[in-house]
Amino acid sequence: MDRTYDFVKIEKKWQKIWETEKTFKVEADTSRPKYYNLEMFPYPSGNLHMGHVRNYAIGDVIARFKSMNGFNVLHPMGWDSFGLPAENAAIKHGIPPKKWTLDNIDNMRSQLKTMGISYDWDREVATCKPDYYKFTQWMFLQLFHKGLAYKKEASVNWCPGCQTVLANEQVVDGACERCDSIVEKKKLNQWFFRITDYAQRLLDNLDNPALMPGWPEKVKTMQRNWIGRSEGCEFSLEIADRAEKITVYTTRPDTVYGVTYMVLAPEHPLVEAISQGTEQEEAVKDFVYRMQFTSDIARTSSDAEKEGVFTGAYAIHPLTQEKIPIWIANYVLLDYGTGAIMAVPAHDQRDFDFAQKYGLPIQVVIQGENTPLDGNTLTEAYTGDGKLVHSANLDGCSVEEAKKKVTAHLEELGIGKRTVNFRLRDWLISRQRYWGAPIPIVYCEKCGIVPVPEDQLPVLLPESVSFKPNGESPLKYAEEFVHCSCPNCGGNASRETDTMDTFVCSSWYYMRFCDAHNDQLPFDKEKAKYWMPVDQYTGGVEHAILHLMYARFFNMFLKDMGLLENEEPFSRLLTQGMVLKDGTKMSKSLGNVVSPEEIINRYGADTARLFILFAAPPERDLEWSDKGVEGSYRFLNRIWRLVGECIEKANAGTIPSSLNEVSQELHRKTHATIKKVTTDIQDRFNFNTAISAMMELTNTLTACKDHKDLCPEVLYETIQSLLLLLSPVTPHICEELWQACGFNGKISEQHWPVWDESALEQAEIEMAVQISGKVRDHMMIGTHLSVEEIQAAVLSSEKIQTLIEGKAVVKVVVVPGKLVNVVVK
RNA sequence: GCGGGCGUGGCGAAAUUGGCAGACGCGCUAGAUUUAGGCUCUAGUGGGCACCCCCGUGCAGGUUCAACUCCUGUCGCCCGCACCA
Repeated sequence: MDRTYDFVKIEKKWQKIWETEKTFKVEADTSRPKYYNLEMFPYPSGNLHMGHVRNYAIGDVIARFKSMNGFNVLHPMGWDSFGLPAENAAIKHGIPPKKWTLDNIDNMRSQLKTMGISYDWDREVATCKPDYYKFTQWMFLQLFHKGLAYKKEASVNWCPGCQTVLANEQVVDGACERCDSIVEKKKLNQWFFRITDYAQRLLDNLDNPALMPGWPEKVKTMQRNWIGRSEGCEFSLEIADRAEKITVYTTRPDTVYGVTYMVLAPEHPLVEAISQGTEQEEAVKDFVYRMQFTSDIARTSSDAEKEGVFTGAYAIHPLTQEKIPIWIANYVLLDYGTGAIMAVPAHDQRDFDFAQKYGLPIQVVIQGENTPLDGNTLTEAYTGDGKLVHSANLDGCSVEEAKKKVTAHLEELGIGKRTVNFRLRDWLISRQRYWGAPIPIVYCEKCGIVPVPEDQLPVLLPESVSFKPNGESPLKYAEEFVHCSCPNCGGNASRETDTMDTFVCSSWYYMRFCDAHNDQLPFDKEKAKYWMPVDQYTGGVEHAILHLMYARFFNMFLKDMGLLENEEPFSRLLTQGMVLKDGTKMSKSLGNVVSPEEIINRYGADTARLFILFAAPPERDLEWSDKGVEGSYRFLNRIWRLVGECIEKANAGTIPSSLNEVSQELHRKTHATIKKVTTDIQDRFNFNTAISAMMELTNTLTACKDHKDLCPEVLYETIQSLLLLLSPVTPHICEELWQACGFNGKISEQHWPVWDESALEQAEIEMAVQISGKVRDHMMIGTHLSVEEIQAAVLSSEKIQTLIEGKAVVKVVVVPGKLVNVVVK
């Protein structure tokens, strides 16, 4: 065996062996339990960053651990390879998006391979390749046929930087999540997926422990908030001297007697009609016009000043028949609820602010327990519980009672009904971009919107296109792409030139891995039945809403189609923390980026993996430390030397039943370590404490390795166990040492070690002795002793006798194996 | 404003069911080896103190024989959502 740890040679050697022997290739095998372990696939930006290294190191430990524990592990990798950066490269540097993307994939694949991750590379997919996007288009068609993909004219988010529309989820603080341009509103005819049909199911499953047992509460909460379910009541009001009616939505029907005005969104279709001919007509027009040019952030941020204008029209209160003025205001949104509200300033802060500003009356209808409220002196809306007042026959009711009674009454009158509202909107999937999967739709002069027949898929992206410097999609100008014949009538037709949001592509890739080369179907039903759902999914929390909700929607839809049996795609989710340097996220602009390539070249992949897993638990942010990396490198060097020194003295064979003290201690420590590492990885994913336990075992081994009485069989057992335990974390060095020790086969194909509970038993154990809760002594106590015997042993000890002299023993608490507390007075 | 999370040495962290706070690592100190440096090895390392001992998990209380852990209040930081009626 080499004296020095030559990681370059070792890592290359084993990466080649794993590749040529296809060590990690798997097939569905119903006779074996499966484990589908997946890490979020990367966008091929060109280079691996530390976040990737962390993500894939975590995933690889889980995959290797499960594999050694007898599972048939599916661990695939692919590329989320459509998207705007490729197109920007084309505009800026004239490199075709396809070439740019595939080159990046090649580079990142080879970088990934230097990490030594246990992927089944035969299942690799890239979403930008026709054999993949053919089925992304197929998915679109299925949704279309079920009425879940539809086109509508809508006011949508337009990013002037990216020259495309965006989904609601891609707008962050009124700006494009990708390029930070301020998002504008545009009325466009766009394709949507009807994800709102699944809102209730997406919500309910979050609380079903059988479906999503291993999801962090944080992510589930974020999804709940995004779906935003609220229960309330919808009812209509007549407009004085007009035929039209206004429908409002409220979650507080109990406060209906407190309504003092109404508000419509400025874009509400009734605004123009009801203000026409009134003296307010001009003011309304001005306000509506101004709102058109007010950006969404300005309008919807909570610190925005509320403003509005009276329409000149009145509604009739359905219960009191009073006339109530109708206003329009910036704080009411057209696309939530009905775009119109009943305003109850006494019990809603927004209405209160507005009423104060415009001098509208405030009528209290809920009285809290203590101080009587008065609309004239109120300083903020009262939103608490209480009894109804000033509400006709409802007076004295509780809020809950009143909600039910009012809703029932409005239902009886035939003007209202109980309703549920969601904040979730349908998913806008059209993108006016080139580098994406074309939407498989044709517009025919005679037949209208015609889906491309399945047997004509894929609709290929044309490659010879020219990119416009203004960022407009070149697809619109690709004549040979746009012009086509109608699949229905054969007449003149043109293709849809929008492509799909890349989140569509990534919503089903985990299914494709089950059967990556199927050219007839996205995947074989039986294969998916075996592999799905993903047992463990690991990735960044930035996907908590977008990707993870879209993917859940796709999975449900495919289940409803009968292609899948699992209701949810991901049973367990691990959201790993960020990798920081100097307390902040690594970024080029800050110049604090540490390149994985450099670290791997300098210390090897095993060191990089070890450090990143040891430095922090996976969910937490990790502070990068160059010194810490060196520490990890030192540890591997130590293991290398230690195994080299010890293996000569070690001997295979049965461990004698009676062992001398030093051998007994090492034997016990070895089994305690197996137990600790196994439970830390299996139950908690706490790789950091698992690694620290292995370091402790290494320390123990170092201390006793040269002892003349050390039993060679115990030494053998320790070395073998240590290598097995360490192998998921640092696979290369462990393979090499395993082979150098002359052990059988490859370490990646061995069984995980099992601890022997009886080896953990000790004749006596050190217990802490407390006097009134303060530790005063430590005593070796036989583990076979009863509570009474322990108590007697402690009280008769000389030291304790001296310490409690002159005091009365009130009580003695014995926690076997841990401590004894003598309470004195 | 609402929701989720966090707060422990000089630093990254550990303490899994209420049971010895600081495992493991980094850094630091001293020593051994070495011509020297590096590597490696040994010992030490929360604060105060010569010692006994005292103090110590953001802060203030509480429950308990015993609290980083449970309860009440409070401060600070991070993340998500945010005029959603």
